[in-house]
Amino acid sequence: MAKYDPKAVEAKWRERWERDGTNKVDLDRAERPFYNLMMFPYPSAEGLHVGNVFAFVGSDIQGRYRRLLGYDVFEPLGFDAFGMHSENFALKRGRHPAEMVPENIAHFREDQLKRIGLMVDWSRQVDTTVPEYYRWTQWMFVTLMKNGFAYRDRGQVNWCPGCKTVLAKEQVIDELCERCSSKVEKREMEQWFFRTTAFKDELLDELDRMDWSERTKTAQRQWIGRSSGADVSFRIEGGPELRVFTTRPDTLFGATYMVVSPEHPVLDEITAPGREADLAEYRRRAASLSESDRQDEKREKTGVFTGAYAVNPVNSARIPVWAADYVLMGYGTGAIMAVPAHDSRDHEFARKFDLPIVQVVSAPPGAPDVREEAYAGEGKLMNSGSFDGLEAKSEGIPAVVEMLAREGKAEFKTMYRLRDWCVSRQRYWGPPIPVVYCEKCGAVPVPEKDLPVLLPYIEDFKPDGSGSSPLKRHAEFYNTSCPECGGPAVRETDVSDNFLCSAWYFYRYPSVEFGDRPFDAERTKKWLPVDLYVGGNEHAVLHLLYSRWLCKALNKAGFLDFSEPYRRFVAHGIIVKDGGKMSKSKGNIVNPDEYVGEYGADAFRVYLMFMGSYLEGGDFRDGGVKAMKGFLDRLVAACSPASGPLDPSPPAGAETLFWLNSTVKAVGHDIERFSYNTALARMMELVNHITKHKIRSREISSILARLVSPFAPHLAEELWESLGNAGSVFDSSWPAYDEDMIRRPEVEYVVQVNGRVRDKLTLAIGLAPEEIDAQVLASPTVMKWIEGKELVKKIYVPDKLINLVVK
RNA sequence: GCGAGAGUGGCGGAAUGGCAUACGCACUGGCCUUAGGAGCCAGCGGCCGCAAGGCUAUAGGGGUUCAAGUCCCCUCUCUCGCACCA
Repeated sequence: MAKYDPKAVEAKWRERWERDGTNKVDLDRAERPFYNLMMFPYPSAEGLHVGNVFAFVGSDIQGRYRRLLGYDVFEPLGFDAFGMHSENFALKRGRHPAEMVPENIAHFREDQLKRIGLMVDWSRQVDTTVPEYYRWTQWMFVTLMKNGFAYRDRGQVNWCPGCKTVLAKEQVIDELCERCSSKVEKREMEQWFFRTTAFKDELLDELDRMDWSERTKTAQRQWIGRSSGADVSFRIEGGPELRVFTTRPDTLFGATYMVVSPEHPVLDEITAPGREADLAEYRRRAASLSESDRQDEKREKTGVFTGAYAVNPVNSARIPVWAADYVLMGYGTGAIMAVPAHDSRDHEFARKFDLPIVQVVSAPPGAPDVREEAYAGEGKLMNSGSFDGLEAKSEGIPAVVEMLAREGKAEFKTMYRLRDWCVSRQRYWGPPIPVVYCEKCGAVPVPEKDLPVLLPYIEDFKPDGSGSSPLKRHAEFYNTSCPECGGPAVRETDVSDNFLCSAWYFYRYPSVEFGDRPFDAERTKKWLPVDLYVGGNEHAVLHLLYSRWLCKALNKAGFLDFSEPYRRFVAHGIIVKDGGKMSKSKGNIVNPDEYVGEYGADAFRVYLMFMGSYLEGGDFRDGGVKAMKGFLDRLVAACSPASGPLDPSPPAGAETLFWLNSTVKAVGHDIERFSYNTALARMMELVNHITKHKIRSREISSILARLVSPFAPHLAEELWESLGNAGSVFDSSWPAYDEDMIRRPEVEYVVQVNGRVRDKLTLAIGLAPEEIDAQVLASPTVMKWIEGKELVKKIYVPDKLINLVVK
């Protein structure tokens, strides 16, 4: 090929791919299906972010590589365009999201995504905001409802008094409203919930067997937050039983007081006469505190004595009951037994209010006194009656619980942090929740034949402060008739959480043409679960957990025959600029279009993959893209017939064959482990080698075109064509390598004396130790170091190294 | 606080327990050029040395090993996740 002009080359191949349908795969005839999924973007008005490009290119490389290996690769992409982002941005611009979103999508796809050369079949694009899509999002809701996975309950929402609206959790930053910086309050409202807790154990246990990064798994484990312990009942003098959850029932003898959450209803029953005013005051103050204030660890503990006493079931000790906001109503039973000697929070509280601290687990010598600091480690029980001497956790826990269980005062219990998923959003820009409320029939799901419930185009989509969706103001939407009894009814006016749209989108891609079902059974059987899912770890919990959960629910309901949606998930890293996060305020946002325009998409792709680790993230430097353009220029110059005739016979030199074969091996291996930077470094070495030795080889050129094709697809196509090949390079195959060529007849032995490199000898491979010795001992350099010393030991590493140990 | 990951030249970063610093950037010198924000060649961790060579160096300290950036223990620093979760 002639002088490499990325602009012309890339435009040419963009058109060619589109014309020939190069990126399409026959979904029904594919014999070796490989579903290569990347997390679909939210099409922001700001345009594609360099982080998106980084993520997509890394995924695209896998898709293209797999295709060259002979797989039928399906690589779709779409747009996640419902939600707060779009709605708020439209509000800010004084425009309507229904107008802005299609514009943004068109810009993303036509001007940006198509330019970076992804192997995407755009005929299968998904857009979550079109009725053809959200009809099935609503179908998911209805299906979940019919199968007992959805229910209605009161729940807390974030309320912004400034904007007079409900905010999503993501819009609340440090307890302040993202838009007006007012302090966000909690409000109780009727909400729809999905029973994510129905599969809490499956969601947790299956993680152990999953091919995900440890980082991602840990995030999910923490979110589900399973902990095992016991429920213990304490009797309150003259009052009811008070149940607590504890992970350390072995420390019961050290429980010197109890604490209940200020929201706990039992307070109304147990507060002693004369204490009511203090309690009421404390509870009012606690209610007014924001969650972050309340959970601020640096904040001093507060609390108030209820005047009530409880009886410790193990030793009948009379212990006071306090109310304090360090105990949360939302976890466990909302009440705890406090063991200040062995829990740092209880310890802090006990010190502040001068409550007794009783040590019941022996600490190792040298540990601080429990009056100074709580001891949470291992040890033997003490001050615990007949349990003294037992190993606290391993022996004490079962012994204490079993004793109390016989009296019906305790049972083993497992606690979770995971909560059911609140899916109601009192906003406009989302799929209306497909439910009708009838006085006679209650909450009725909209029949499938009536889906979708269309989101009406309304001008006043701004939230008004009523706490309801703007849709509630529209009688023509709001008023309807009951699908069951035909009587007057009203529609649910909330829309569903954006995460519902994205929890199932990958089922839709292979089935987009089916207008009468969310996903086709045959297609799903063939293409799912997803073979490889690549995306950001910021979705480690919410999106990935919700989509796993939905898969299990659909499986239980009989719609899927598998229960995990992704065979493999790989989290890519985050790009920073000059060592820091990119942000508008720092003004260090990288605009991909500028680089693509100046150096070409291929150079930009190659730079993003070269600048650092794909899995850990990298540091974007301005000069880098240009340097990669230089590499591509050198590659073209070394490989192209236009820069001089290529030798048609295979390269002859053993050294060149070694480089060629070891590069092919290493590049494939590196792509498989997502080590793109080293794969590129290997290719650079090969290019350097053939440039330096002025090797002009058709075979090497053809191999290099294929090696670089996942990274620089346009350039690879051009090079491939210029070498006289018909058709796309992606319809060829990944080059093979010959292991024999990687084995050289002679290798450089490292000779160490006492572990330090003293000489290097070129020796034939496969030499016996005696033969090596003869050569090594003949070296004057080596002799200098062992002369006059006693040779104690010789270590041989075949074809690599010999270490002489001398004294 | 708990959990996960990381710390290597001026910079981005390489190294299945076996030659630390691959590859690239920046820099320095040279060639070519009317010119260079182009191209090519060479050098490039630190210290000593004309050189040959030697010593030293992977956050700090200890250990295992013939051999440690890599494995183990302690300390420090940074990033991410969870966080008054009993």
